Amino acid sequence: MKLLKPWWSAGGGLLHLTFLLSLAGLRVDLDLYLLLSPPAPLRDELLLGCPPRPAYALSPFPASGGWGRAGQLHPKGEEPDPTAQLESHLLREVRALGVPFIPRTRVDAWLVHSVAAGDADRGLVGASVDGGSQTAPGGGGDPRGARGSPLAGAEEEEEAAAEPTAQVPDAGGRASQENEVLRDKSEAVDHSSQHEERVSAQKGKFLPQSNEDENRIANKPDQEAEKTTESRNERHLNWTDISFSLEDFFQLLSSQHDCSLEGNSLEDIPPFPGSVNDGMNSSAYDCSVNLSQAISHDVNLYEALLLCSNNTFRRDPVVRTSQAQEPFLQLNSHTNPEQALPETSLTGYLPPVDNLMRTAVSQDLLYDLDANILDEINLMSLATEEGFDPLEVSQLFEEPDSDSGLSLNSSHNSTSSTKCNSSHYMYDGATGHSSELESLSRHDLEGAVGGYPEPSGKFCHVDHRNASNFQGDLDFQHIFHNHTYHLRPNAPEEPTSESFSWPRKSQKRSRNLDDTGRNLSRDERRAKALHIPFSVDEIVRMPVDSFNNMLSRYYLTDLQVSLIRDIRRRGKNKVAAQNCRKRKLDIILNLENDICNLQAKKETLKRERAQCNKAIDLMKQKLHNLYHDVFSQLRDDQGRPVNPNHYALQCSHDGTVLIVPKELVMSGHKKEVQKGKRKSERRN
DNA sequence: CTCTTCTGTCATGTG
DNA sequence: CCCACATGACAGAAG
Repeated sequence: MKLLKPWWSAGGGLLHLTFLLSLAGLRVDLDLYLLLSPPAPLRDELLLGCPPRPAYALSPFPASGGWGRAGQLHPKGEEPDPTAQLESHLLREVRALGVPFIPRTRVDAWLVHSVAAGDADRGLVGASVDGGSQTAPGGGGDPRGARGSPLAGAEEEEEAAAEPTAQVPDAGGRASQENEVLRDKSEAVDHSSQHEERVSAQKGKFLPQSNEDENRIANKPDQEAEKTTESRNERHLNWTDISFSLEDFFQLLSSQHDCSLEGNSLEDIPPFPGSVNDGMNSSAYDCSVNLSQAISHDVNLYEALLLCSNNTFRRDPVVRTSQAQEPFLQLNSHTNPEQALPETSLTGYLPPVDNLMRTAVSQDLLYDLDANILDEINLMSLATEEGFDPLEVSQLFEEPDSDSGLSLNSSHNSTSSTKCNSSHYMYDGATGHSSELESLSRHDLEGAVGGYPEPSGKFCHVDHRNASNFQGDLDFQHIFHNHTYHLRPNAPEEPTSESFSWPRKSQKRSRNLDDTGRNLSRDERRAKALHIPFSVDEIVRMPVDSFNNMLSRYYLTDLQVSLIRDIRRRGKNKVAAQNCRKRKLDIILNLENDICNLQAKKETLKRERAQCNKAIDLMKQKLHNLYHDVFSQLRDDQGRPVNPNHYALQCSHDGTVLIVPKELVMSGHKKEVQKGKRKSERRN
């Protein structure tokens, strides 16, 4: 039964197999309704073989390992292997029956359409029955549509654009759950063409070389792709589809055969599901993709349980009802919202054998996940539910400028599974200074992560939200595929787990750039990581009233509120510090200018003083000369020269000049001085 | 490697 | 008491 695990986990693979076994003559309990005469398409296909199909050269499995299709010519001249022989045998059995298979029940319809969708995923026109969409009562509309949170950023919009049109799970949820795989595959081609273009542009080398149909569809405009989907839906249940399904059964069996031959146990299957729209040939990856999705599905069921009581930041009650689905939506971009259905609702509509198988396999899978892992999932879900991007945050907190002082290299060198540990050290690294938020982050997040040393690598994919957002996703996918599967010959050298190198400093720095190429500040990166729906600039510059109004208007978590307040405080203080420094600088500059001005003024005054002194000296000299000239020409009554030491010249008020003896001049001067003193005394 | 400068941040004071 | 702002002090990055 281990063989069946992946197939059951693939969301109905057991049905494939049981139907296949029924074709091989084994008893199964499926509702198979046989008609008397086979339609021509099926007969032709069975007799003439399948139309040419891509060689799936990109298949991680050897092309000779059974991935060739029943009735298909081996394009490279490879000899049919035992699987092909089995296929031939089954073909003969079907021919012996000579009757077509008509789906009459929902299981059969799903069976046909899931397989047809698998073909559609490979670019072939196939049926796309949508059991989930056919019966969608009480779904309350698009659960994604309810996510009208303002916190949903552009990334979410991108996600929404890349995700298939959400279909409301029916009450039973059987078809919806079982259709997840096929819908992922088929609708990814239709609705995610944009994303696929993006991804394929980056990793075009991973696209199947010969899968022209898929490439063509992936490159179609959305309208054209949707048109294809419509036509596909219209043609569901036609006979050609059934032929495809038969064909696909052979392929599935052969691929399963290869899976077992490859020794790919459940644990060996890459936990990172190659997103069905990631450019990988989903057909060629049926085994891995489906199994991975199955793992994701189980994980998300757990998350749904773990998160059912968690509160988030959306106030809309309608939205809150879908909160349990939200983490799932964000955690797995490759899955559909319907996958978040409660397990009970899914199993309730399954046949008993399916229930048993499902339970067994789910337990097998889940028992591999120890409690720590589940705790981590819960943590990641908590973070993701709040729009938390783990990869983004891990980048953020890996940064060398992080206050945590954690070394990126030290973290990365610790173990090869550090990709998963990112969820650990990123929170640890989130702690910067001793701000409230950071201490809170450290406490909460570390506590949530727990101290277990090595989170299981199986859950790396839980960190994956949107492959379109992060090239690293592609790298991860490469890793997990390549170390498991054979490399395609002549394929470009792809990074392996050994050759993988963590983003260099420059690369990480480039990720810190915003849309305009500006380097994001730490707060900006933190706000982005927590998906705070406001820019740092807004938070800082917003008036107090608006700020408080904003905090009350939006349903924000404590972490977000704390971060917003810290951002505002730091931003305000930063501006204040800048203003303060600018002011201080201005003051210093002004003082320096004052000093210069005063020094210049002082020099001017000095020069003026010197000039005045010179003038005074000149005047004194002139007066002295004049004095001597006058006395040299004066004569007393006897005609003798007047001695200037004994006499002085005194000017009277009327302009006359008198020659007065110096004694009189001195006494008169004293009297005038005394008079002046008296006058001043009287005034006082 | 050391020093200086710039910048962000915190703690504290002030209005 | 709360808040915004100012400012000294400190640490880290960068030249």
